[in-house]
Amino acid sequence: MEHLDERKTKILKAIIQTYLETGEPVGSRTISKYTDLNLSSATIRNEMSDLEELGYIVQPHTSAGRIPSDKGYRFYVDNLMEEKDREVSEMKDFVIERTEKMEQVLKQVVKMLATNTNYATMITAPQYQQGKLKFIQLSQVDEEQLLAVIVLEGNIVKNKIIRTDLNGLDNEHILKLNLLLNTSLNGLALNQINLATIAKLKEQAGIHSEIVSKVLDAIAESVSEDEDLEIYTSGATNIFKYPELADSGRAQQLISAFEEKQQLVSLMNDTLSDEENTGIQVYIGSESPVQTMKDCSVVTATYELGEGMKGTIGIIGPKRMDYENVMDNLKTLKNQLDGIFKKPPEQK
Amino acid sequence: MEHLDERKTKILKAIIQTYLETGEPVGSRTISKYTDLNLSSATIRNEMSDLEELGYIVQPHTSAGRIPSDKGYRFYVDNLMEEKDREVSEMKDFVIERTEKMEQVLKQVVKMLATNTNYATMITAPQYQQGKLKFIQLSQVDEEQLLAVIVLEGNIVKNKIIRTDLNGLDNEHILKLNLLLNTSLNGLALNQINLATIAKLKEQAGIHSEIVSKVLDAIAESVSEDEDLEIYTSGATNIFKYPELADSGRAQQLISAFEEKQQLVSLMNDTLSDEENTGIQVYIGSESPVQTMKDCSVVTATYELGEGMKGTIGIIGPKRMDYENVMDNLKTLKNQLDGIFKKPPEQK
DNA sequence: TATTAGCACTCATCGAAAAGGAGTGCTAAT
DNA sequence: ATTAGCACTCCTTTTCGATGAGTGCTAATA
Repeated sequence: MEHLDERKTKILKAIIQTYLETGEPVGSRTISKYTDLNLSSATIRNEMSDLEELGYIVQPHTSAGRIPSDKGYRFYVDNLMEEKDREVSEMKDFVIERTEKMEQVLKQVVKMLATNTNYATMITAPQYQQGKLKFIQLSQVDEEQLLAVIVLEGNIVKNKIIRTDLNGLDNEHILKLNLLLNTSLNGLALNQINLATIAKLKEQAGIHSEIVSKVLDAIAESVSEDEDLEIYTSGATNIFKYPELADSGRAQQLISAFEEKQQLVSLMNDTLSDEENTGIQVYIGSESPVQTMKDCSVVTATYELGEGMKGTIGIIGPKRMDYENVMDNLKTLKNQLDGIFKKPPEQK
Repeated sequence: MEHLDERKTKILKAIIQTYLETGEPVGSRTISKYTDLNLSSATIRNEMSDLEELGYIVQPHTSAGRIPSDKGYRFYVDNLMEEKDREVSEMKDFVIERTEKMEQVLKQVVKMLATNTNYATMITAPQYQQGKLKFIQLSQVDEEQLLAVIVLEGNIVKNKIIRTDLNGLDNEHILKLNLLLNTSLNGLALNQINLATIAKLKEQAGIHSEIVSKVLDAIAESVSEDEDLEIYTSGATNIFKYPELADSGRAQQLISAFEEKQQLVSLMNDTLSDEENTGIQVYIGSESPVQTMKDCSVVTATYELGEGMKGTIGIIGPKRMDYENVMDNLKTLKNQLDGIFKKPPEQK
């Protein structure tokens, strides 16, 4: 990448910042007054011409001001953005009420984030695959149905009805089975349950090995079944606030994407696999892995609920989004989430 | 209400039907050709003038055709609409996959309905208050937490973590508690659990009455907590298909309403309380209890999952929606839902 | 008396033309 | 190297007339 001299950098920064605020092409005269460079608009014009040639800014049409290109935004995010040393107090709105249902927490979080940022937000439930089993319980619900309750680390509770022939299975047997399941599986992560474990388990179960098998299936299923869909969104209608996204064609596509959620999932998965140092990623315009978001920017962060149970938070807004604020919010939130499920919440 | 002579009725019907199809104001000449009345456009014009005076149709502006007023639509829905004797086979798309998780079924249902009708749809989970308890189970998850699992009729499973001091509560006690809870409460509807029951229960629990109390709280809470929010929607973006709703102001409001869901809840509650003979209600325009829907029509139906557990299905579309098709769909769906959870689904 | 042909009138919509204005690029002067 | 000056571009807004669908009314007709 070409090196920009100091003056060009300053001008570029001024252009982008102004554009972030106004959303309108910014002209040379504006910059001439805005910066402390004390240069005439003519000089700025020359520099802008250069910057355009270098690909950092674009002219929507001949006689308009300039707007940042994706490359320009990228440069801004990577090099120009000021790390705001925000007061922690600024995050006061993030008072997450302590609830034991994770689902509730996630819903609250996206909602807050959407309110705070004025963008569309989403969050995925953590991947359970690496979550450790804490407790399993089978119980007989009626003549032909068993209920399997599975509790993972972080008090994530899943349950599944198992239909099976219960002949010859009395309470005592069930108690034994429960004991067996718990002693064998507790503390294991879901993806640690391998064939060896299963075989051993079945052996010990003796005549009830069939049921054990069904239970294991149930565990696998209940945990994976809607993994793809467990994504919560909020503030989708915020996109109407940004004219460049609000024209009905684009808006419709975006809102649809939010409703369907399928695309969001792939977006999120991308983030999870592609992790980086800070854990915060910024996709600007065409950088986004999802076609629908070509005109937006997407900022994502992963959070971790104990060992290996990772989820993703995402924010979708116009390319001229307030990256600083957004990344700041995400950072704080990430920390809060990392903590929230870990420590037992006695101290209320 | 004034009585319309046959000719006026025919003309009104023709106007409405044409408008339902085209969505554009319909003029006298169109009707003159459309109907088998063999009247000139001039005559139609006179009749239309009368119909307007009676309030059944409206002129968007002086030199335009007529469109139905809310009163007109109402008359159409009440008196003019033809009961299509639909083939059952037409409902082939409503193949609801048998799943034991109610949530999944509801999601599938709204989605299908949205696809089938091309309108925005919603469905509420049934009211649990009248659902009968089928099974309760307490289990100790770790040193200081109990897990209460509650199964209602129809295999609706709820659970709740209870934090409490577990000193002096060993496995045996828990077993006893479970037995006690089940014998006392099973078969009762949630709103049948009254003070007497509770008092008796506590007495029997002896020193553990405090825990019983917490359990009961947990039941109440887990059942009511998100009752208000358990509403599933689909096809919100369908509203973009109807120009009269798609202009960004209205669209935004509607989409927001769908995202927030709060308004939908009140809409649904309205239906539940206000029930009628057929169980299908039509709100046309300003008839809607929700301000946001003033420009739409809302059709709702209640379904019942066993005794007293009622939920609501709703469809939201433009006032010129295909009422026949919609009501037909709802009727079929209602029946299917009424049946689906009742019979044990062994026969797969 | 009910229907219809004829006609003037209204008004939304569309397109072309004109005005306005923001901003550029270039040239020549500093 | 910087800047003042100016012609030029092109988007946006406004204006204006043409178009056409549709009405309401009147007078003629069956």
